[in-house]
Amino acid sequence: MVPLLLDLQRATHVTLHHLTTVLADLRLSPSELNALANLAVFPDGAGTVSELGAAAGVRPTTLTGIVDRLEQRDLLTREPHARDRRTVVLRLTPAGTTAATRVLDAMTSLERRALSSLPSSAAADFAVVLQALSDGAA
Amino acid sequence: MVPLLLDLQRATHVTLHHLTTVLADLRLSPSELNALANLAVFPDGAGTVSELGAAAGVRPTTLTGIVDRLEQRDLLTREPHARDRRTVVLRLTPAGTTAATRVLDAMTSLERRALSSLPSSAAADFAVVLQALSDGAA
DNA sequence: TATTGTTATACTCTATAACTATA
DNA sequence: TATAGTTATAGAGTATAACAATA
Repeated sequence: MVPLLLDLQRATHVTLHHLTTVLADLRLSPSELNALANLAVFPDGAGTVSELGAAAGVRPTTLTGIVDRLEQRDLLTREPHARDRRTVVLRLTPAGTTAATRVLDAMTSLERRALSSLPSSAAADFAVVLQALSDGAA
Repeated sequence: MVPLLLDLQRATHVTLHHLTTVLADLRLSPSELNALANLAVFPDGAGTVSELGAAAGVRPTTLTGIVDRLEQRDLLTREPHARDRRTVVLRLTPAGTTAATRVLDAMTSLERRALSSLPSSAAADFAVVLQALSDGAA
């Protein structure tokens, strides 16, 4: 019996490789794609480093380098937070929004293709199990 | 609407971090845990580099370093293949089998906990979607 | 000619611990 | 004292291209 977590890890590797191939012209690493896409689903395409870390499952120390590169390429900006000066707000630039939209489109395109032959409830059920696994590991 | 792939990536990060924490005394990286566990579910705890790469969703070039370390720590051996001398057979040692068993146990333990409040069909349905996503990305 | 696995190189990801600034 | 984020360091993961051995 193969643990689900091994299937989970394989699926993550394979789908990330697919995305970087499809979006090769963006010249973004898997983690950079992930950060852009996560930021894009935040209200106004903006959120704090902590929030992005929680969404991506990545520690702030890892995000610093990723954010550095995205900032250098003008895909996002670092802004001061209105009420807490310790906090950094990351915000997609127009160019970042354009890139992130392509990432999200590539993701949903792959998902639609994969789910096309499955019951319409599959996606929601799948998300529930993912959440349960994340919660169980917390 | 958040793409499933973002949830997938977060769940992978979070569960891998959980496993490395729970199994900290093994002193194994996430990819080493993954390789050991995948090898453990092969017949006789043995398979070729290509087979392990296919199971883990990792390229042979990446496996070389991982296998090097596991071999140095006597958790697996590299053997010649009986009929194809280009091929390398990886085989868990007794110590590797012991470690891999702990990895598999930690994985199934987390899965049971996560799935305990969900319908009994959830695990199988989940695996089907993971497979569909992997196939769709191939 | 094609395939299996390794090597070389360069870059990215990650954990840990220490640090700054702010709360 | 605690928290948000960064820096420093060292090790691990990854892609690409080139390579040796074998098929």
